[in-house]
Amino acid sequence: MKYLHIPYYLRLRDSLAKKIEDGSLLPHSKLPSERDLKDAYDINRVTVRQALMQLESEGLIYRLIRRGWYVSPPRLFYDPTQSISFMDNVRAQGRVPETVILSKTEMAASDWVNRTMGITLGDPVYLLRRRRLIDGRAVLVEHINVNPVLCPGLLDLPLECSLTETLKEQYGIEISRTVINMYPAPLDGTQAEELQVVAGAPCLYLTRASYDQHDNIVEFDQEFWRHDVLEISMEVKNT
Amino acid sequence: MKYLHIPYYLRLRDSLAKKIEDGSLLPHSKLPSERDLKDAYDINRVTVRQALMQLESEGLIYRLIRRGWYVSPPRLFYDPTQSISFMDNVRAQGRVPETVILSKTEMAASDWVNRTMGITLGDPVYLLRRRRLIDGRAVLVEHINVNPVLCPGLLDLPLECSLTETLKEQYGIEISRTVINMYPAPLDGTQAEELQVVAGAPCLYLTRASYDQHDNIVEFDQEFWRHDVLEISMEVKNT
DNA sequence: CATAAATTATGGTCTATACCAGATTTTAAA
DNA sequence: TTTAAAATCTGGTATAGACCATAATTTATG
Repeated sequence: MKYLHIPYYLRLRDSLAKKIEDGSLLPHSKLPSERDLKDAYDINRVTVRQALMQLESEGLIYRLIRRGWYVSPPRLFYDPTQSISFMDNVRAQGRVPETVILSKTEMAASDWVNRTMGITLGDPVYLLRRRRLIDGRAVLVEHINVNPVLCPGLLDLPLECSLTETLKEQYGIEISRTVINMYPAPLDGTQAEELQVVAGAPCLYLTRASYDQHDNIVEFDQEFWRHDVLEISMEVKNT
Repeated sequence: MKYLHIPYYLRLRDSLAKKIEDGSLLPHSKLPSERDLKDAYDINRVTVRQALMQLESEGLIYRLIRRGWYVSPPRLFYDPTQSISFMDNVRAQGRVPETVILSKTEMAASDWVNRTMGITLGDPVYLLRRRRLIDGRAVLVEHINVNPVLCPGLLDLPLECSLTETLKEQYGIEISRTVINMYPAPLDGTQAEELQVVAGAPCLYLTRASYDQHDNIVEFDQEFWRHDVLEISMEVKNT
């Protein structure tokens, strides 16, 4: 029978996780400061940080830079096989969505855009960057590349809402299929700042290529989700 | 113009990431020891560990407990909307799969099994636990719960292969639909050990409920994937 | 030569401390 | 009372070092 020593940092992790689980620490509530935890548990602050970072990596808590640690809200269900918009999906789950336009520009297609969307190198491409919030908390930064040939003047339209709807109503474009890829990746400086997290923080990186009824690639999205936000959920029928 | 100081740990991260990217550090190759890196870069070992853990969280490297740090292989594409088996999927991507049966038992249905699969509390349920490896590296631990009423004697059959195939060939069971959920979670002691990672290490936790042609729930899988293994990929057609 | 014991290597955990940069609160001045 | 300045708080980064437990290598013994 092996002697089972539980590291202090995992004990603190467990202790805090229990409070979160039993509801004594509610979503978005602030945790005691690192120094307070250090005193309360009589362990070193580095050990406290280890526990906090463990909980963070599990998605149970999140940090605001130099402003404390907070309990994460429940994950948002997201079904990639359904075409519900961010706004509608969030609302359907009793949460409050919000969208902030970070920038909208017409740029010259880079090598990457060329390879990804087939737009001729140097030709114009629209880049829309948005931040999405749930209950006031930034959870997603989107980089949306759109082919202007298929929807000229798009950037002059209101862009806080569902782009899919806009493409349909204003341009008669129906998205017939999408190709989605996702994996965990780090946030670089810019997106990290826009999500108010530390550079290098983990995100769920999701790309979505959207094709119209003629199988033209209309839109290529890069989505940088905070890693603690989503629970992917889907039903697959075998035919 | 703000002065941009890059933390030492991120500099080391970047330096190592570059070597991985440009191919001078190949998949599964061993990195220099922490103490060697400390000396080579003239920084503290804790700072080295911070860099290594950053790379680990990004999925670029993995650790073997007390045996060093290694470069991660490329991610495996996994399409949850297709019903290809682990073995076939891995092979199709030029990798070598392997399966190890950890245990197979007939147990009494717990509260959780009752809620999840509708099996009466205390009634028998098969639990099959397997470890899956890619190129000799453990990447997944599966807990597969199966309803014995629908496939009596299953545990006496060879279980290294695709369970879906076995259910079909031996019992005439066709999986008509599956419900899949996935989110990042920590590995607890047992699964961590079975994957040879530290307790609390992040995994992609995936559940799959499989229903037969009569909409009976036949099987409920819990899958604990190392977090650095998969790239989820899918094509969705809008009908 | 094979096996066992001893030594070294390696990552894992923990303490102590210091300094930094930005956020927040308190205090002082207008 | 409001605004600005100073002090404090908070997480972020880094050093130094110690000890631990297990894995790997080397040495000693039969």
